Amino acid sequence: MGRGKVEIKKIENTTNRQVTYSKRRNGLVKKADEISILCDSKVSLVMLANNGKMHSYHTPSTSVEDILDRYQKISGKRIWDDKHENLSNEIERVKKENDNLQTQLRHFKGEDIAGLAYPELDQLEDALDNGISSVSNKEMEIYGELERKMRMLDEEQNELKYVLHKQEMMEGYKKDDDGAVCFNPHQERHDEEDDYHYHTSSFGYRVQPIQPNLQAMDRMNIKWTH
Amino acid sequence: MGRGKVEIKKIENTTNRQVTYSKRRNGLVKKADEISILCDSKVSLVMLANNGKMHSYHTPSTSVEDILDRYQKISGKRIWDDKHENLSNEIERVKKENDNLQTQLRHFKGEDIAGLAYPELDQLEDALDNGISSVSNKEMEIYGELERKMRMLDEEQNELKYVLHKQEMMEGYKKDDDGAVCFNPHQERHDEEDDYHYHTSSFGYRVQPIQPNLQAMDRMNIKWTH
DNA sequence: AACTATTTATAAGA
DNA sequence: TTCTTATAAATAGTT
Repeated sequence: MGRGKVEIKKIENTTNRQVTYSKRRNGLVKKADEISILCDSKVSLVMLANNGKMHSYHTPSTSVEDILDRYQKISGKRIWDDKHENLSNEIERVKKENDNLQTQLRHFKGEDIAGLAYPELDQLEDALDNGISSVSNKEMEIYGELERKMRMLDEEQNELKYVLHKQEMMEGYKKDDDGAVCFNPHQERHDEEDDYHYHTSSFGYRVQPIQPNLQAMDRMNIKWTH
Repeated sequence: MGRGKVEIKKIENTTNRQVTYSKRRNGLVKKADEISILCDSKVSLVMLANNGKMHSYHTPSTSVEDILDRYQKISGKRIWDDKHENLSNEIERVKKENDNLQTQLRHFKGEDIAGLAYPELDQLEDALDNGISSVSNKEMEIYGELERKMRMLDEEQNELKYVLHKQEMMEGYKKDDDGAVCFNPHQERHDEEDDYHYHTSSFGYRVQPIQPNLQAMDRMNIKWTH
C-alpha cells in the first residue's frame, strides 16, 4: 500500500528500514488499539527494533502480567516458570539444610534423641564433651580476666578516691572570683603521709561505688552485662 | 477501510464483533510478521478475545522469554520480578536462619566462642549440660536394653541348644526309608530331668555362637551395628 | 468464507 | 523527522 508494491523481505537500506519501521510500528500500535477497543479484547504488543530500541502497546487498564499470565496458562509455554523453578529448587535445598541443622541442634540439646543408635549417639556425646570443655575453658579464661580487671578497677577506684580526697583537702584553700585563696572551714586537712596510706590501703577509705565506673570499665574493655 | 467508516468503539453486536475480531486479528498478525521481516525486528503479540480465547504471534526463531526479558529490562516494568520477589525473600529469610543455626551449632561444638560473653556462655553451658545428661541417660537406657536383650538372646540360645540336643539324641532312633525306627549309637540319651536342667542352667551346655542368631535378634528388634 | 466498495496504511518523494 | 500523495492493502458490509 504505497507508491509501489513491496516484497516482504528485509529492507537492506538502513535509513529506509528505520523509516518503514517507524511508520509500520505506529500502524501496528494503532491497529492493536483499535482491535482492543472495537472487539473488547486485551492486546499486548512488544516490538524490539534492530538497534535495540523497544516499543510496546498494552490494552489500557490492563496489566502486562495479566495478559502474559493468561498467555502462559493457555499456551502452556512457560514464560517465567523456569525462572521460578530455579528459585523453588533453591528454597527446597535451603529448607532441607535448615531442617537438618534444626535436627542437629535439637540433638545437641538432648531433644529427639530417642531414635538415635550407637554410632551417632557416641559421636554426639563426643561432640558435647568437646563443647563442654571448650566452654569451660572459655569461662575459666573469662573468669580470670574478670578477676584481673576487677583488681585493676579496684586499684583505679582507690586512686580516684585518693585524688578526690586530696582535692577536697585542697578546697580548704580554693580561689574566689578575684583569684584570692580562701579557707574552706568544713574540710579537714590531711598531711602527705596520711594521703599515701589512703591510696595503698585495702581498708581505710575503700568504698564500693553504687554505680560502676563506666569510663574506667570502658577503658579496660569490660562489658557491662545485665 | 471498508464499505463505510467505523467509529472506534466497542462493537455491541456479538457476531459482528467476533467477525471483526477475527479479521483484524489476522491483519494484525500479518502486519506484525511483515514489520518483523521487513525491518529485522522482534515482535511479540498476544491477543486475548472477549470469550477467553488467546492468539499470539512471535517473531520466528525467537523465544518469548527473550523478547519479554528485553521488554522488562528496557521498560523498567517488572513482569516476573514481582512474582520472584516473594520467593527471593523467602530464600533470604531461610538462609539467614541457616546462618544463625550454623552459628549456634558451632557454639555447641565449642567453636567460635571467643566472642561470647557471660550470659550467652552461661546459657550455652546449661544447654550443653542438658544435652550431655540426656545423651547419657539415653546411653544408659540403651545399655540396659542391650543387656536385657543379650540375656534373652542367651536364654534363646540355650533353648535352641536344648532342642538341638534333644533332636540329636532322638536321631539315635530315627526312621529309615521304610519307616522303621533305628538306634543311633553315637548319641547318648538324657532323661527328662537332665533336659530340664540343661534348659534353665546358666552353665552346662552354654556356648556362644560364632555367628549371631539373626532371626532371634530380628524378632527381638535388636539392631546389628558394625 | 467470498466479494467488493471504500477506507486506511504506507512507500516514495519532497 | 514530517507532510504529501499515489497506490497498495485492509476490511465493513453484503452475499
